[in-house]
Amino acid sequence: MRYDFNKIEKNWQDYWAKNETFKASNTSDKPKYYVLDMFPYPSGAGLHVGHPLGYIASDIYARYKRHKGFNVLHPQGYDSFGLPAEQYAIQTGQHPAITTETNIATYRRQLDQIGFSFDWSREVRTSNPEYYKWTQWIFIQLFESWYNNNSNKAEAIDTLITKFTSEGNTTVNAACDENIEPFTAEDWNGYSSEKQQELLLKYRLTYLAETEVNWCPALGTVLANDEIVNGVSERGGHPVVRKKMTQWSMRISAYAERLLQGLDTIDWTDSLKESQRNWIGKSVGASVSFNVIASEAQQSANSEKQIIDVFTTRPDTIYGVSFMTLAPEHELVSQITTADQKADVEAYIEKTAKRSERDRMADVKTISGVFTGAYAEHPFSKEPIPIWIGDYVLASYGTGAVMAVPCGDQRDYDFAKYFNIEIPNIFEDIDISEEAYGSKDNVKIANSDFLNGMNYKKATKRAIYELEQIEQGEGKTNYRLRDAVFSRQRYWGEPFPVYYVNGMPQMIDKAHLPIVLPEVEKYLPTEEGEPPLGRADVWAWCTEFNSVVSNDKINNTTIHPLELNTMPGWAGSSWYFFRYMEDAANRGETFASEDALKYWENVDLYIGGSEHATGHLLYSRFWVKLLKDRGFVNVEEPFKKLINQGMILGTSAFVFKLNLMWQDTTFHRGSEDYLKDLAQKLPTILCSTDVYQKYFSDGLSLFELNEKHDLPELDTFLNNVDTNQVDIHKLSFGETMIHTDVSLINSSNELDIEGFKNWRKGYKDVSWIFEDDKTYKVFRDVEKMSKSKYNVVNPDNIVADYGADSLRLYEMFLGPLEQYKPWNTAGITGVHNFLKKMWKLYVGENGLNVNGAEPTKDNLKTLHKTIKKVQEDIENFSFNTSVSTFMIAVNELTQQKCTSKEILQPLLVLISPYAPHIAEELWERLGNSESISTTPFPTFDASHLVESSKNYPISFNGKMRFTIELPMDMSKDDIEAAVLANEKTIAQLDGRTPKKVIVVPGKIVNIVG
RNA sequence: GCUGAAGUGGUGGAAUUGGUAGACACGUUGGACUUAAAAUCCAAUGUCCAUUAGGACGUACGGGUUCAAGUCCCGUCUUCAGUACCA
Repeated sequence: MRYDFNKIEKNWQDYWAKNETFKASNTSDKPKYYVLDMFPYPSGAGLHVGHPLGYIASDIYARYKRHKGFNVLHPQGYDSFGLPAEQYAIQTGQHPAITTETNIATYRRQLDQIGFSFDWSREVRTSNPEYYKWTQWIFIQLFESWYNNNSNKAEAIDTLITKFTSEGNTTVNAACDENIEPFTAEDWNGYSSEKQQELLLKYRLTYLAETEVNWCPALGTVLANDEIVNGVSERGGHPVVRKKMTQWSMRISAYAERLLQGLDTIDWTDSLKESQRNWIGKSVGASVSFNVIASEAQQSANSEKQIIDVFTTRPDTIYGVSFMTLAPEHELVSQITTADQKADVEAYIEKTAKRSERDRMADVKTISGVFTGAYAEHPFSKEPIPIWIGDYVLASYGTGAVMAVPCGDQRDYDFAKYFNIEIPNIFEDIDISEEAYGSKDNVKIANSDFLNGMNYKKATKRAIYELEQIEQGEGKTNYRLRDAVFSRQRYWGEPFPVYYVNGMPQMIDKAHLPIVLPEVEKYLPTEEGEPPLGRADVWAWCTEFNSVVSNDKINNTTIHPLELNTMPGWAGSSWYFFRYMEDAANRGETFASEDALKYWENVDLYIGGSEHATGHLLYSRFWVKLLKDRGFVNVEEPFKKLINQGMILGTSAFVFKLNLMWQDTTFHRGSEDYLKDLAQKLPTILCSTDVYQKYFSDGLSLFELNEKHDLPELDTFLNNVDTNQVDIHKLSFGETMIHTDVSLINSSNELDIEGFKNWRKGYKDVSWIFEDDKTYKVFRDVEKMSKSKYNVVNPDNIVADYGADSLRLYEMFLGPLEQYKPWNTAGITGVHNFLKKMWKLYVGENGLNVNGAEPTKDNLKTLHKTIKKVQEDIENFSFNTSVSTFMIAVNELTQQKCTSKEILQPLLVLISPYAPHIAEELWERLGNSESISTTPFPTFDASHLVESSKNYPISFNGKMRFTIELPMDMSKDDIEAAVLANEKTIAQLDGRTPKKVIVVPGKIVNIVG
């Protein structure tokens, strides 16, 4: 009976589906365990072998936990809103919903054939109205919440209104817009409803405001900070500019501190936590107010006193301030600039405004700035301080202004040096003639009045105290984390449940959700520059009938326009893990029932790519905290443990195409143009890698190459070279590497020539230079898998040729889960042979090899060391080493000719998480009628591993020479005596007396001397 | 620049607390079976020297601690990832 993996795998996949083997229950006596993968965006290209890596790892863990007696939730779904489907729609007119549906079908087919233990009954799709109904609902919750800094949590907006009605806003300590005017209860009650709404918007956790956004003209939409990489859009790499627009924003900054603190409570990698910490960017220091010294003109005009607020992490260096720098965009710049400096300042502002974000980032070395002509007054010394503007100060961080302390900050130092500004030294015994002293350690403050002689810690405390005394500053913590822009000018996303009355946003009542995405003719922005939803004809809200109606009915009394933006990609993915908790049957009334949320709590193990470190993983945490504060869920963090799987890279294959190369000495006369022309005419010659590399290192010329090989085209070519112009013997060659489809390469890197000729029609009649054995060897290099590099490997082919179990084992066998590693299909024969060998251990020519034979000591030892190792490996997510362990176990048991059911049956349970199909098949053949999936994991018994003797390595000065078999229970002294008496030891010592003998019982003996 | 991860045969990688470096595979070479191929099985395979016995070297590089270092410490280099005039 041969191992017919295709048939076996199909059978068991059908069995699991039919019996709903992996359907999770929300009521169980078993402890719960929730294993989640980051759900995929269903792209048109389908899966390549890199995609399932994380899914296989999580599936192994989920299956292992079932064997360990847990009630496991292991769901899967699709993040199905997104740009590619929309762009396809723009090009073809195909509705994104149809494209998405087709792609999902492909994904599902591909996933199913790998044999995952997903509970598909709980599938979610973010683009389904019954799903995004709840995304809209959460948006409304955010709108109806404000963040109370006193209770340190979000509260219902009603509680804020109550406060305003009775106390005004002066006693409210909220995370809100800056510069909100103070008002009393009387004021509030006297305000118009519109004025009240306007004010409330400044407190809501999602708010509509004119903000400076990242506008991507090529994509026609705004982008969040995490969607921009190196100054260009993450998708497509298009330029991004700053632009003021009215947009929905999420007040994530309210949660900055809790997002930071929460990191200490979860089991994520340090690098990931560090990314989030950097993104949140907490810095502790002080805010300081500097009064601007009014010019004579201002004094006579009796204008208001101007104040520049700055944030500093070094209030202790306040006496080192010798100038101030404002961002060119700072609002005070135009007011304080003197008439003399006006022209220079305006020119500078114009110059910097023209530079894109990217240019500014690329060029951080150039120092530039302009003096405004104005001065500020030092809060303590009352000395005048010149005010400059410079683009090294960013408008978007802190207050957009800095107090420059050149002796303590390198950028201030460089600026001061460049513009010849004074650099006062306020550090005791520190030389600042070459560079600033940026460290806080090992230094005492000097020349600083009341701070003299203090260290950083003391001086900081005192400076803040003194600033507070004169009411010109206070201790302050600043965060880099900005509020997240939540509007996108796209079609294929969640519509907002929002309509506008006189320009003020109104929420549609929860009872009328979902607001379903309207139909449009085209998926482009309108001619007027409105988002695609501006093309919808039926996109107005009727407050009488609570329904979406035709736009012509808009009367601004009962029927109002709806929001035209849609939500960003991260909206639907910020809460999907809760949706899975509910049985599909009970998903009507809530996003997940209280019981389900209480039972499953949060995700125990989350596996996905590291590219979501600052986007999805931060936004999800934010939304979960909001939902917790408002009493909808019970957990503070969504993902207890998180693992990033590394990417699987492709092993690209290249053929070398020869091209012409020359040096100056190649010319006799004439011009280089002749050679360039000649280069065009060189016949196409493909040279095998090893041959090429040998020729290249030998420095062979083209002429010599022609002599070695019989290449008629090259011969003709060389005969036609004008030898008056060119020294033909000095004509050399180089190579152009041409990507070749990896499916044309065999395991020895040999190219399938006929296949290549058919694949690349342009290369049908080229000249070939082969190896001595008449093969063509390609050059290989590791790159990211991509269609354009022809190195994509489709799992469908692997499953057809070797089976899902082989694919699963091989993906794990490649290396540590978290590491980047290259795929090489050739290696799969290793694990495939292992499965065949394992099959043979159980099934012989004439039926089962397994019987009731009493297990031998060796059998038991092999089994139990395998149990121990595999269990440890799974718990450490070291899946690659367990695959080796299985190989060793099967090799040993084959060697031992083991037929004992007592050994071979538990072995199947160990392998079942990794290769579930073959495990189920053999399990059934051993006479079991139930699926192996919930069979208890075998228990490790250490007594089987106890050895009576040890093969001691004997080393001399740390170098192992030979081994001696000695009893385990031998004493240290006896071991020493036995080793020294051994003839090999005597021969090794050659008459010398050892200085010292180290004996580590059970480990090693080392003889020094 | 800063932060994090890493550097081991021809290749992917193993070595859990310092204790036999290179497990397990791929590839390569040789052999068996076969008319032949595939499949399967057996053997060898870190480098260098040596007919053998054996020896020297060897975990990016340079030092150090130790009876003993891939593993610990100090310094240097390289690669990858993230991030950046963050005041």
